[in-house]
Amino acid sequence: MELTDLEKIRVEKVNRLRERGIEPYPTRANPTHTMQEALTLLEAAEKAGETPPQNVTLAGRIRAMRPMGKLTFAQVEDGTGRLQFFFRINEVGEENLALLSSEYDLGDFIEGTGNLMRTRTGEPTLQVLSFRMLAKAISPLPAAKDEVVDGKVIHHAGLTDPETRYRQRYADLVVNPEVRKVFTARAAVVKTLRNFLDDHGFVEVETPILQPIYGGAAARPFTTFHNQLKQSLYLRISFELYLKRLLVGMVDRVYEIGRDFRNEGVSFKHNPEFTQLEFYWAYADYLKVMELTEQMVAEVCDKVLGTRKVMYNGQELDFNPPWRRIEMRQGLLEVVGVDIYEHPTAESLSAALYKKGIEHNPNLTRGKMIEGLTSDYLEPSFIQPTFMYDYPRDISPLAKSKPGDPNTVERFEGFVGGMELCNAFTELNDPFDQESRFLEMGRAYEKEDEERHPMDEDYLRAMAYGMPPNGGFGMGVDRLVMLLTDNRTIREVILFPHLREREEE
RNA sequence: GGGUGCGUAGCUCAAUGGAAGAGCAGUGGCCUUUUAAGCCAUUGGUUGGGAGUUCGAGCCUCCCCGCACUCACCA
Repeated sequence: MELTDLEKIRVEKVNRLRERGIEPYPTRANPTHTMQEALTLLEAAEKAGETPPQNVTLAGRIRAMRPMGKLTFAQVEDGTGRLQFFFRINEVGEENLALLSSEYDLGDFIEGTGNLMRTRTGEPTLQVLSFRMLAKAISPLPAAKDEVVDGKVIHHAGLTDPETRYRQRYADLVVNPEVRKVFTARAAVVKTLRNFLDDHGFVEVETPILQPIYGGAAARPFTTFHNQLKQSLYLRISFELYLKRLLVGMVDRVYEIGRDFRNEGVSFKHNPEFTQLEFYWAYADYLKVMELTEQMVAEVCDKVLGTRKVMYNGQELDFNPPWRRIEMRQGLLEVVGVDIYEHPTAESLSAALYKKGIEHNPNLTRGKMIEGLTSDYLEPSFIQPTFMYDYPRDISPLAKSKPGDPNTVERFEGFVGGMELCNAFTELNDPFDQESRFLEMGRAYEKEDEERHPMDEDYLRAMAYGMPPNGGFGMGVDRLVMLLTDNRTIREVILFPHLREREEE
């Protein structure tokens, strides 16, 4: 470990403590209360007109120190909050006060025993009778104070450089308390999703992350290798094909919350690994799934934020059901002026687009072309929660066709803040239709294109046993957390986002 | 992968091609109720790395590394 000058000074303090027989990293801490508990006790005692709690022991990290000669104030913080410690020469003695000033630094963990009180200014305070080091911090926390320039106060956050914040998330969490709030909100989101689905009779399962055949989405996978079995394996790109096997096995309502891995570009809304929620619901269809989605997201808003009106990127989002619903065909007709149903082939659609002067890649399939149109002309305008429904068949190989319309499938995607949040369909359960969809996909992609949907024979075998009609759903949990915490980049809601490896000296 | 921008002390930021600075943190003092405490003094730099142009480079040129934004890609 390479030490800076500031760190060398702190190592010296460790050595001096040990020379005095004081262990700077004792094995145990013995707090009697958390900071929050202590504050609550103090307030309760005051309300009841009783003496505040005496002889309590509190532990935490020193975040501020104000030495004033024969007394010192410190702000000490644990995960529940901060409380002021008050060291006075009268109680702790001259020697200990000198020890505090010479060997204790910002960032150190300290334990203090004493009496709860309030100072003259009303600050809740532990009047310390005795204290000890719990853990010496060697590296100074990246905390900065504010600067006064030409009479103006310039506020500096403790740590703002995004690279350092993500690479040293531990330091970010210490000095930027709002970051901790994002991740407690994230935990509440996941918990609420679980509770909601549990309450609706869904069973949570865990399916393979290492898969011999990847599928369920169009994405390039990460590849790995099992040494003893001498077998190539892929990190899953979705849970879909395994969860639907469970419908065959009579698990009628099933869900999984876990990590997907996609070997693709990173962006403000893409991380190579991300948290996905998928559920499958026997005897339901995409309309029922739409309704359940609205209820589920509203419940998350209620439980996590206490409101369904959420500020995101300067705009108020209203998550009250029902969401806006737009048929893809109608949406494109209004904005692009082309009725996709009148153009059942890529050639015909391309010609119509040229006629309208709409830029597009004519070499794509019909579905891919339409997809390009929706992402360019429709999605960015879906700020309020919006379902777009009824998608082209050739980009939806696992979705069931609309009755009487083989070119269109019963599928919807939910958009919020101009960003895709979820994707769902009435699931295809006809094994022969499914087989031909896999074959179609195989033809649509080049052999070496890893997005090519590989044929999954076992999935077809499962379906051949009979799969109940069902509706399925997938949602990017990270994106939901972005929306609810007003973050415009996915890195802010992932504790340790992927960054390029950096050469260490 | 392409384009644009950024990288200076532990943190946040200054510095016409001409002596590398400030605030906070740190260190040494003063200070018995502070609240971003205050006052006095003071340490700290391979200006991301390398090469070049120049009498002289933090600043200009080239290469490399990393990050940000953006485009492409992306069920």
